[in-house]
Amino acid sequence: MAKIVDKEQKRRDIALSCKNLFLTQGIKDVTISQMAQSASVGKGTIYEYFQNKEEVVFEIVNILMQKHAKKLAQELQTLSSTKEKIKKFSEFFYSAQDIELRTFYKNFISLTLISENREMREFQTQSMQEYYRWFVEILQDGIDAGELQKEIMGLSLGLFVTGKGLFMICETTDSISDLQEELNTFIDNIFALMEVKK
Amino acid sequence: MAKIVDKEQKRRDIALSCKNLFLTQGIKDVTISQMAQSASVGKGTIYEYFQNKEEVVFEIVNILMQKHAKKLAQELQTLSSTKEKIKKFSEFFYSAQDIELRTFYKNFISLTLISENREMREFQTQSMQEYYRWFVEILQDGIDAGELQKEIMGLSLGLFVTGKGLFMICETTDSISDLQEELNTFIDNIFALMEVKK
Amino acid sequence: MAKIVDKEQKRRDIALSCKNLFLTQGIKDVTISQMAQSASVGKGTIYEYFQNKEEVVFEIVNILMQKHAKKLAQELQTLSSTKEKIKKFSEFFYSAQDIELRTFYKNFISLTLISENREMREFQTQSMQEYYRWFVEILQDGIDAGELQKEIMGLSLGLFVTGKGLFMICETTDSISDLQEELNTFIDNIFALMEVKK
Amino acid sequence: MAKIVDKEQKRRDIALSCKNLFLTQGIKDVTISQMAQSASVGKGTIYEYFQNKEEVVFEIVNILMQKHAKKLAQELQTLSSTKEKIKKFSEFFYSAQDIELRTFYKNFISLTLISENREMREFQTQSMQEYYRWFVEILQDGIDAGELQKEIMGLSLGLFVTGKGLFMICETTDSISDLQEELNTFIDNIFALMEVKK
DNA sequence: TATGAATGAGCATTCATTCAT
DNA sequence: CATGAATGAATGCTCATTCAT
Repeated sequence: MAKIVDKEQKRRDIALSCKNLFLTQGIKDVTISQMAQSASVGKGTIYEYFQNKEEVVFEIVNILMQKHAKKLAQELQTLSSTKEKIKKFSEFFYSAQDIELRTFYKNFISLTLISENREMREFQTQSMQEYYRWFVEILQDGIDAGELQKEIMGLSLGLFVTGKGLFMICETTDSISDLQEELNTFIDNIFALMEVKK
Repeated sequence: MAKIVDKEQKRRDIALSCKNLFLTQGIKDVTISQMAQSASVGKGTIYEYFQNKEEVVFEIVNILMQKHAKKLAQELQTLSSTKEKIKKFSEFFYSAQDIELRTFYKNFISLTLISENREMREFQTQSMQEYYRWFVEILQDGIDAGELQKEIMGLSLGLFVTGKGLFMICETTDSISDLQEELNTFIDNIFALMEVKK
Repeated sequence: MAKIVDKEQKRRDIALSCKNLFLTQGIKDVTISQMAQSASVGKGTIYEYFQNKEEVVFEIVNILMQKHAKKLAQELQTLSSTKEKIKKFSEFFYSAQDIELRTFYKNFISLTLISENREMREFQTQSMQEYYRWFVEILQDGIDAGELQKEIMGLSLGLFVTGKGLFMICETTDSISDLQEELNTFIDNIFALMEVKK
Repeated sequence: MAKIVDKEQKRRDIALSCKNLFLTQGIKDVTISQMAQSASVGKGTIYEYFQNKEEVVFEIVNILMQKHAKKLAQELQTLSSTKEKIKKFSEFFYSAQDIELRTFYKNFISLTLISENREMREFQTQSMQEYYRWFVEILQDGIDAGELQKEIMGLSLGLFVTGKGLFMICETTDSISDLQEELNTFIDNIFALMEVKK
């Protein structure tokens, strides 16, 4: 049992030690050799812990996502209004703190779009569903608290998706200059419609 | 005198003759040799008309996009209600007719996300802005016709982005089983809120 | 007859119009396409007048050599002392005026060393012999005029070769900082030995 | 643990196993594939030990030069007269034993003339200076021994360069039929002038 | 005579992966 | 368990040359 824990820990260590390499060189330009060097292990050792480069990237995304979810959960607890919670939720797409995760996330999306890798797709599915459940929960709490009209649930998926959509446009075009503002304005407008007038 | 050739036309011909190759084999697995064979020209000829493989994909996307825009314009003219127009607009993301274009589009997004290629980014920017202007115009017409409340303009970018967001989720996860239904339901719900009650 | 003259003239025109291209880009990096463009003719036309790139370089060297020989002959006439004539002779290897020729000459030597091209070798032979005859003539005149001891004729080939040898060392090493000074000092020292003391 | 290999030795082994290939085919016509085959290693292995083809040639020249210097040092020790030493020195340019080295040397000069490669130039510089110091030492010993007039030192660079110059002319023209005789005659003539008459 | 579109042989180079130690 | 030397398949791209017009 102890061995297994060690293996998983080493896996994480290797992955994280490659993180900056990926960020500086660009994922597709990093070679296994460089990764081995960066992790201070032999090339063969990389193959003991991972099938290929994709899996290392995958592991990093995994770790960063977990960190982010934990942090988000903490921050959400400090907020009371639903609107603020939703805004906090979408900070992922622009906050300076999440820039590393976002870079990997972007690359990960790019990979998932064209790769057949089942695991990657399953990870994306699971993680997306988890976040969506969370998002819906927040909205439901807002309804239960009498803050929002119950009709907002019919828009939940659309709203959830807006951040991702704007993010994609940011990353593939030069159309959006201030993603944060764009997202917040949209949320304000939606809430202006859906908030229960007291 | 040397042979006279319509360079633009030949460029298109070569690109289109590679289309099915890309669709069957997957873009990144197609070699220049295969492309040359498919277009019945020499490898060197490919390079007379394109700088590299990416550019051929680019040209195909271009052609298919133009076709799609033309077709969309025609179809929109036959529709009168704003809701129907918006739904038609989002058919791009699921209609069986656009499946080829969608496949290239997906690959193109994947490339744009990780490549530094300026042209690709500029193309995406221009094309996205064009479509967005079009989308806003439809909404504005709806307002002018007294169909929609003018407040919908504050949501325009968010709405525009919903189709793309859902599409991305479809293409990277197994969460959405029926994109068409999901999109139409969302549009119905939004319109239920924003339509002018008569 | 007129036609032939035209052909030779056009050959020269094409070659000279490529001169700067070669000097800026480096001979081995210039393509036939660029040469054709630079000469404002079609690629096929280059092949009407030359067998290959080497021949164009060859033609340029030829033209520049002829110019140089003509200029040298004129300048030698203005000089009276044998030592000055010999010094003038070796100016080829360092004078700022001959820098273009020297660049081509250097490339030409590089080509000749590894190519089997008979014509190039013959040209080098002929041109070298011509200059050597000239060099010997100057020395002989010096002897006849009572300036030099007749024993200098036994050193003629060695002396003739010194400029070329120093030039080669300049072009392949960082050992010689001032070729001009080095050459002149050597000539002075030799003449100090071989001049007839009056 | 992984296989332990003497990298320096293997580098030499690979280089030398390509020597005959280069001599028979001509350096620029040898492909990496052929070199790999000749060394009984994979193509990739060549690149583990060398950056490119040039570097292999470089290594061979290096090895042959070292051998030659060692042999020359031994042979010089057996000679007593300065003239004989100088003649031995210049045997490099014509002796049948050095034909391999000379072929590589010629190609190496050709490469150095047109390449920007710093290392090659530095190697040429260092090696040329080493030989020149040696040459000067021999002359100085001759002076010290009362064999030569001290004025010969003013001609040292010119004399040193004569062999190289004649060699270049041999290799680029058909003017010199017997390099050995030409060189020896020149040396005899110079010594006739510079020897101390007893 | 002039052209330039078409060609495709030819090659260096990379790098993920293996496996003997 | 760990390693890193060895590998060779795999591919994009160049450019001199040709030849139909």
